[in-house]
Amino acid sequence: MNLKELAKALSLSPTTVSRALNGYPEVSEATRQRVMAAAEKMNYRPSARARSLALGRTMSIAHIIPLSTRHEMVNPIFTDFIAGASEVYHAAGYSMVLSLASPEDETRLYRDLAAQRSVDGIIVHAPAVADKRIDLLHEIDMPFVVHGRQSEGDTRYSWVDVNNRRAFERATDHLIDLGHRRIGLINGLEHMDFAARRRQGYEKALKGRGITPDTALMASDEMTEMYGYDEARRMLALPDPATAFLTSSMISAIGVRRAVEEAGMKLGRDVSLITHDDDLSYFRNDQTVPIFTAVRSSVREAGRRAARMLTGHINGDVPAPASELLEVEFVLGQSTGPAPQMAEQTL
Amino acid sequence: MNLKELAKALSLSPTTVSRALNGYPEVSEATRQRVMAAAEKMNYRPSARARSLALGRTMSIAHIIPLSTRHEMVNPIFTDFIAGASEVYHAAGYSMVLSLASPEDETRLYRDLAAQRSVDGIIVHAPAVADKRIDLLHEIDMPFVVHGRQSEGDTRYSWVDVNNRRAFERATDHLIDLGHRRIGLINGLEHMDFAARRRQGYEKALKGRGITPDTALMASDEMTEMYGYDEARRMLALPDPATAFLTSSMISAIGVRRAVEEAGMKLGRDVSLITHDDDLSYFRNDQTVPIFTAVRSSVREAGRRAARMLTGHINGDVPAPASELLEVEFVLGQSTGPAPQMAEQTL
DNA sequence: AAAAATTTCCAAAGCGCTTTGAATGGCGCG
DNA sequence: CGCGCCATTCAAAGCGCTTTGGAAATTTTT
Repeated sequence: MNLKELAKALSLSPTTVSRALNGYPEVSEATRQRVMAAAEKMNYRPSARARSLALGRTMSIAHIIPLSTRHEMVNPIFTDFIAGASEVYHAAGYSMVLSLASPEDETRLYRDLAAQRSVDGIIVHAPAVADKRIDLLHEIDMPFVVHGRQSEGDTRYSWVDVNNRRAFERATDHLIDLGHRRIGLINGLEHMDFAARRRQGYEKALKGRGITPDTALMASDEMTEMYGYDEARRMLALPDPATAFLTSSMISAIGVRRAVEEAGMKLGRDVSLITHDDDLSYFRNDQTVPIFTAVRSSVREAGRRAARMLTGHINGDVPAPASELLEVEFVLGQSTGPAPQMAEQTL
Repeated sequence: MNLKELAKALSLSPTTVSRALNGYPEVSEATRQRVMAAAEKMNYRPSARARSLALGRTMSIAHIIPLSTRHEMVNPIFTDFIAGASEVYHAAGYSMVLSLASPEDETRLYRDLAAQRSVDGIIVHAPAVADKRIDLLHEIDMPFVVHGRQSEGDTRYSWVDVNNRRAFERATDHLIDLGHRRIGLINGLEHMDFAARRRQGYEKALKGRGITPDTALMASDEMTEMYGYDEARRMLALPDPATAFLTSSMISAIGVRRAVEEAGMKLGRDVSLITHDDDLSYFRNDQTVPIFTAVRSSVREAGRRAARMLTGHINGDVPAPASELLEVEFVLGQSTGPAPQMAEQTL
């Protein structure tokens, strides 16, 4: 069933039918009703391809999510981010096209999308500290919004980000307040901007309280459970061991907990832990007393906001370089407590 | 830059340029080279929309992932499934469009996709025991592959699935062999086909060894960490408590571990646990001695296979109702051990 | 009742590609 | 030298929609 057939069935011209369906005023209310009814009954939907060819817009948005180089991993936060974005697209009539790209063919992919004009806009995920994609996207003149920021280079682009530096500064401060001096940072890959900023916040807080950052207490890698476990084990076995940890994801935090318990200790009593919590649907950390003390920010909400910003750019409602900085919520849970106050020394 | 402009720049007709680019034989090798070079230099890519309008194929495939009704969750296994599928699409020149749909608007969404012809095929995720989408897809005559199966209704459709029943039967058998009699099943939502089959396997194994299934030892819900924790706690507090658990996901397994350790016991010594392991990239369970004893099947591989099957259907290489049943790998880890042999009674 | 102004509808062009059917040129052959 | 035969190239139609510029029908004005 296409426009022409529908028009014929109604003894009208395609022009009139098209206008009736798209709400133009040049068509009488009576025929509009007639057309709408027939379209509904005959289950007619305009062909998306033809429509977008005629209109010059595709009503679709690309999400390009980078595959982590080493292990071809894809971060589970994307599901929630995408779920949030999807709500907005759905409401606004957009559809979402997803590409996973390894760093090698990323550039090519962006150029293809631009040249083919197969999407109206792009959401950029997981920016590096200095991300070449941002310049590229400006060059190819495609509306885009970055989930995160870059610290170096161009600043004239749109982004939605969490205040990562502030979040980790607060978390570190809190641990210091509790008396901890040996605080391990189990961070994400630090060429990624979010991880670099978290590290900065961590170091700033330490220095602000007269503690010299110790490289033995800092780790940076893909945020898996095993990584959290391995690093926690290592830092607990140090001559001057860690008494507290900061992790960049709940998943690594779970690994830390495993290491702590395997060592016969208890989280919140013997060892403290604060994690960044993206509020993922399968990992809710929101019991009456949350499992982990955390700095929390909903990645799903970030998805919603990024999508709103981008659709706003596309239809001209939101002027081009916009930004939103989300502050984290500090959540006091069961995984923190006062540092084991010189326990050994008093013995 | 479009075809016409490129043709003009080359002093050729659009026809010839199109043929040169698409490898037709009616164009001399010399001009083909010339065209290709120019296209490359001028960064020309054919417009996907125009192309698909002319060809009647969109070169894109929809993944419709259901939002869990109650909590709007999206299962993290999708990231890995999609990563697998994406590899195949990428190689075959397809792109992937993603829709998250709540059960209410799912039917509408499928009909829209079909009527608009905006995709060439569909991957159906998370089928229910009797899934209305399968009949619907037959009705609208759209190539599709189901990730999973339905137990009731039509059987003439293509699917890729894990042998869930066999997997849980084996896992249960193993626990019984270790002397466990009180085995808790912490399952997914049992209106989902995969969960229903796992339960069947579990019950079959129990009955095969003369153990009557006890409803107090069975739970069915969204497979979150908290759910695993809550149910394990409950089952451990029973008058005749569970000594072993089966979980349908690593995430719930982590919750079980938390409950066990909080109760002052140790996994693999006091309480046993076997989990289904989808081999998610952020939750690798593959140390020299895996954390959890598990029945493992890579969901990423399932994604690859489903994608291959569907693209095969679309281009006619693979005849229509095809299927692949993947067997799980049994992985012996640290979370299982002999049942605490009548420990209390010998006291 | 004729002229003017609206309302309502339509034919045709165009979006950028592919593809059918026809035309052009170069070649060997008798 | 003129014929037919390939090898190349092209003009034009079509994919299904929107939209411009009119035309026809209806209503309002004088």
